[in-house]
Amino acid sequence: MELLFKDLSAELKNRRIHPSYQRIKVLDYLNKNQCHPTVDQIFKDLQREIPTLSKSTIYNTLNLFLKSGLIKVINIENNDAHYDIITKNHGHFKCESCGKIFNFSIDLNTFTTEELSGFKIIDKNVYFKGICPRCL
Amino acid sequence: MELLFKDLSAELKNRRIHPSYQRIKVLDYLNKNQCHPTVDQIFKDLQREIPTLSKSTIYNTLNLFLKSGLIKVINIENNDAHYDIITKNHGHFKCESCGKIFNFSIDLNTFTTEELSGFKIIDKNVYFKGICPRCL
DNA sequence: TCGTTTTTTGTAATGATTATTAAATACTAT
DNA sequence: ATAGTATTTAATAATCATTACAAAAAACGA
Repeated sequence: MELLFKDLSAELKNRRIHPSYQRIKVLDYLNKNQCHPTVDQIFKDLQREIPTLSKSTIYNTLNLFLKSGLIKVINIENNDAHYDIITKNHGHFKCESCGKIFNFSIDLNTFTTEELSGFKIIDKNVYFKGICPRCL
Repeated sequence: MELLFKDLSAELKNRRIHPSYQRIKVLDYLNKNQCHPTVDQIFKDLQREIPTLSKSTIYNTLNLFLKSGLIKVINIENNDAHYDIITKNHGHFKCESCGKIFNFSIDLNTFTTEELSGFKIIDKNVYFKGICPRCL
């Protein structure tokens, strides 16, 4: 646990982010819960460990992580943003029945089109929607 | 104009949607403005032609069109939804500087992965973000 | 034409996100 | 260490897109 804390702290320092307790806890949560949690999910779970936690801190921290490129936001639906630790290339599938979001691996590097030759591409997202096997 | 009106009316009837004046106007607007307008843009522009128009009607109509598969919603950002008449397969590029959304053609049918073999895929979206040539 | 259903309109309610400000904490230099 | 400064957190208010709801208007059918 102490070692893990050091690792997370170092990861934040690399990104020029001061490793406060709350920030480390959020990063830890995102590492352990790679299930595309929403702000509410992160807040509710962490609040049990940190009773004084504020939802503003979650928003601040996530926006900070976003700007520094630590995480990605998934806007697969228009009501609630989901957050994702950046790992390898993968797409997201959202089940329209149960609402769960699934990963699937996809090589985003193959997506290049001459039409965007003059564009600077910073981020690529692939979103599928449909029904998952359990709901079918 | 009269003929066009009939065409739009027929298109709605095919989808079992009663072709009211407002609905035809919204469909007409989406056909003519394939620039991914937001609700506000549609509302403001059509309000000049239809002074009594309500924004609720825009929301109602767009949701109706969505359910019947006439249009698609683009959630490339979390603040404002954009709407798109369904044409051919294409992806969307959003410039993070000027906010404009560009189309680029991409064959979504090639995106199949064994990982999703048990899933029923209804909809595929490809969103890119970056900087457009004019802003570079 | 009357009664019923559908559509539109306007406003209120909801809910996620941001803005703001004060309290708490961490940091620096003497 | 300590005083002073900067940063971070917390709590609440404000914003804004979207939905819910109810009444007015329009369309429809017998």
